[in-house]
Amino acid sequence: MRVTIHRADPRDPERPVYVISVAASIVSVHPRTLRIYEDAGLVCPARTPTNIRLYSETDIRRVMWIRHLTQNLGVNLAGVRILFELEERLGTRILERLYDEGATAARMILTLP
Amino acid sequence: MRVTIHRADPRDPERPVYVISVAASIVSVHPRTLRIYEDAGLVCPARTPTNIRLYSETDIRRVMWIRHLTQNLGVNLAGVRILFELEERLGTRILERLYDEGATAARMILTLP
DNA sequence: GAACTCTTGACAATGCCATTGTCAGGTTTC
DNA sequence: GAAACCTGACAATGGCATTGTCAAGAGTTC
Repeated sequence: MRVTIHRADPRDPERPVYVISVAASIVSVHPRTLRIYEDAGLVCPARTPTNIRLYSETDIRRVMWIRHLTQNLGVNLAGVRILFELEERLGTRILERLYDEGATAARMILTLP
Repeated sequence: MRVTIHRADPRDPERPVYVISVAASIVSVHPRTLRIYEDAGLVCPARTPTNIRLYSETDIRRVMWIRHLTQNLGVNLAGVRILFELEERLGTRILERLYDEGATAARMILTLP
């Protein structure tokens, strides 16, 4: 069996490391919610050969974006999907522009030096 | 009193012509809904000197976009707002890219030669 | 092997949102 | 003066987001 191996950099943000319960606690969300995001095609955590979800740092940040868009800006999951697709299609960091509007509270939380 | 006058081209798409009941019937929506869109800052119809809403062709198309996004793609008003702001900020026809995904029915309705 | 956590699938409660609809009191238009 | 507009309020409907739980099975750890 062929499995993607991340041997080089232990801090590779793409490296799948967090099991669902850990990922959920990191982003302060119910595990159920993470599964819903996955069913909606918004996050695609890796799986162990035995089918257990493993979230990478990138996955975590993606979930944080979903939380920001839904909780702070009031966008629903359909809207998040569109924004993600748009960002991918344009190849631009569209979402970062959203920080320039309104969400001061979220900015304090998410924008780190 | 100073009022914007559209004397030259009677078919200027920016020209405010439709009263709310007419605009509502054009886009098959309750007048109440149009007022809600306006309160949400999604459409800004002109007003007569006596405060009566007048929708232009551009306003109508904007409302059609809102309907497409909400009814066909399931985006809520907060999501529509973000998309509009993004489009304005990027100066690109972002929304047209959304046509390349899924919404065949809406394409038949909205895409005219 | 016992205890724990994960898997999927289902069901439910909660609260919020979008839309339509109506009513009241007042103004504009014809 | 009748009809359509204005604002503001209130309500009913259905749908979505989130949390939560339960069941039956599989993986992990000691």
